[in-house]
Amino acid sequence: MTSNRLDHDALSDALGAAGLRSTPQRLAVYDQLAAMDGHPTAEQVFRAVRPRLPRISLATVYKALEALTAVGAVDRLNPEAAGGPTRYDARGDRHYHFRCLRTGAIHDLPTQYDPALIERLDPALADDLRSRGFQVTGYRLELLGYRLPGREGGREA
Amino acid sequence: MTSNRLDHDALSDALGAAGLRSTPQRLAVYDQLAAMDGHPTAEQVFRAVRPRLPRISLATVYKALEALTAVGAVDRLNPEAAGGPTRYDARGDRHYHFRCLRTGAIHDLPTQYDPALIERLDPALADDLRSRGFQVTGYRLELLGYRLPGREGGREA
DNA sequence: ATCGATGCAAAGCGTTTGCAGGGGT
DNA sequence: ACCCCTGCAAACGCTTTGCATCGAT
Repeated sequence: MTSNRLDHDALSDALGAAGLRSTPQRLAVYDQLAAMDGHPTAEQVFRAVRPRLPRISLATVYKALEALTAVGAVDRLNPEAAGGPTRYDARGDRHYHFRCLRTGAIHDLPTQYDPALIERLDPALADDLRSRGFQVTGYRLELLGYRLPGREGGREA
Repeated sequence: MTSNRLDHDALSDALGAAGLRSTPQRLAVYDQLAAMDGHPTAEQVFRAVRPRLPRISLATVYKALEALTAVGAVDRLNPEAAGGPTRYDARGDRHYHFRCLRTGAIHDLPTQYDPALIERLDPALADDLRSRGFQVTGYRLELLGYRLPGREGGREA
């Protein structure tokens, strides 16, 4: 799940192209997120980078995650419950998620993102959307259900 | 978008079956939500029901929405941005959503929910999930993009 | 009489913001 | 010299919770 991980040069370029600066904090936050299993919260990333950057603040982590999200290096996963913390994903490749309705854990699914999904799914819908002025740039697919107990060995969110 | 709207008897039954009580507040919140265009926030539902139930509190609206969600009469839509308010959907039929990345508005898409979507999309994935102990009970598909300006006539969220 | 639901107020939590100081270009 | 970024603290917005009261069984 950490394939396509960006190196510092690529990340700096991406930030620069968006008018944002490459800083040690942003690089560290990205590295940390990419190195962590599952989909940590901002707080978890904060605690994990602290050993390396003892003076970093939680606000900076939030701002870094925002910048990284803005340049597409990081993906933001909606909280499953209102009030729950947002989870972040250092996405190399796009993929689907499975959300366990019992534990809230989010699992990556080894699936390719399909740019033509809407066409395949419902060609009439795709036409209808175009004619109604909707320009579709992507989608989010999340499978919901339950992971059977006794096999929690996977990477939890 | 208000097809399959539940009547009070059906709703009372559903609540009762879950060990929850049918109350005027819950019925009113449901009716109000089902009558509103788009996907209002808890606050918007609160303001809309107030004329009918002047003494209702925002907390009760939240609790009612939670109860209605628990019995499947209402669907909760994740906030697009962290910190943004959750939006609610009195779902009769399941459908997809289109989320405008510029305005955050959520539009209903006139599409049938396809219980066999995963099979159609990727049979190998479906097998893989089963073998790994994931029991899929549903999914959430959200199209992302931009609605071209000048045609905001639809029901906004 | 019991037990969940209501309504009010207050707390809680994740996130954002204001602002002074700092550092790279 | 400029401007963005950092870090701290305080503020913010949405949601939940504590608790006394209410109402239906």
